[in-house]
Amino acid sequence: MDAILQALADPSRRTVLRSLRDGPATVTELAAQLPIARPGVSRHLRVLREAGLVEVEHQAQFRLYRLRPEPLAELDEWLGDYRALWQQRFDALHTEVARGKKQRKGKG
Amino acid sequence: MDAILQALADPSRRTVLRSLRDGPATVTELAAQLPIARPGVSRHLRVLREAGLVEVEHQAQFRLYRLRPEPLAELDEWLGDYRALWQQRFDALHTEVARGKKQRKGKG
DNA sequence: TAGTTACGTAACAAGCAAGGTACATAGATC
DNA sequence: GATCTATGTACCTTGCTTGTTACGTAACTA
Repeated sequence: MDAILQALADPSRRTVLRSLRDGPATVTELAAQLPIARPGVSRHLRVLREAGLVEVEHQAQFRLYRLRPEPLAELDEWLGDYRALWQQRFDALHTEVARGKKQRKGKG
Repeated sequence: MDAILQALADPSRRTVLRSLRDGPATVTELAAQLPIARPGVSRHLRVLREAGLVEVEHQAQFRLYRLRPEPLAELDEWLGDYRALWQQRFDALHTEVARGKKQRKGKG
């Protein structure tokens, strides 16, 4: 949980994640979309990998980085502990639907 | 969005938020639950306040800090762009529901 | 008014994070 | 084997973050 939020706290890393939503990409491709040099992107990708948010596939001398959404589900679960608090303020009916979802996940 | 994730990245601040789920609290009360001194907690609360995650009520010489869940709803929306990705892996039917919500919110 | 309580902020030290440059490594190509 | 491409890492610098202590301020109490 700590590693996930730590990884998401950096805007460059969030940009990387958003790019990877469109599909896997190499470091060079990702660096082209950021205002920082490749070594910096490599570093960001390491943080993302250690947080489990991306995975690497070795393709010849390339590294294909792919999004791994599972940790975000963990963050979603964490958020769930607070979700009722803001949903109370917006839409009571909506809250019922959300609680149905929560029960299926069996959050503790 | 940046301020929210920045605020949540620190474990001490997440502890503060969790404490505030049980109801409003003073700085001294919050500091008692953390391994850091009151001035540090004051600083953390400032970050949380600037991110909109807490609000203060002046009660005599006390400051009553209260949780403000709205920014977490914003984070939830951000997560929504990724939610379909992990739900695909869990439950295809569920994904349909999520996409319905996304369309209604019209996130770009 | 003097003293106490609760709190914020200023000033300072220590640590970490993020960026860049230089370099090492692995695979493809010739 | 030499060279080019793609990438990771080491090293250095810089700036923010976090924590502490010292101090200033506002409100209650006597």
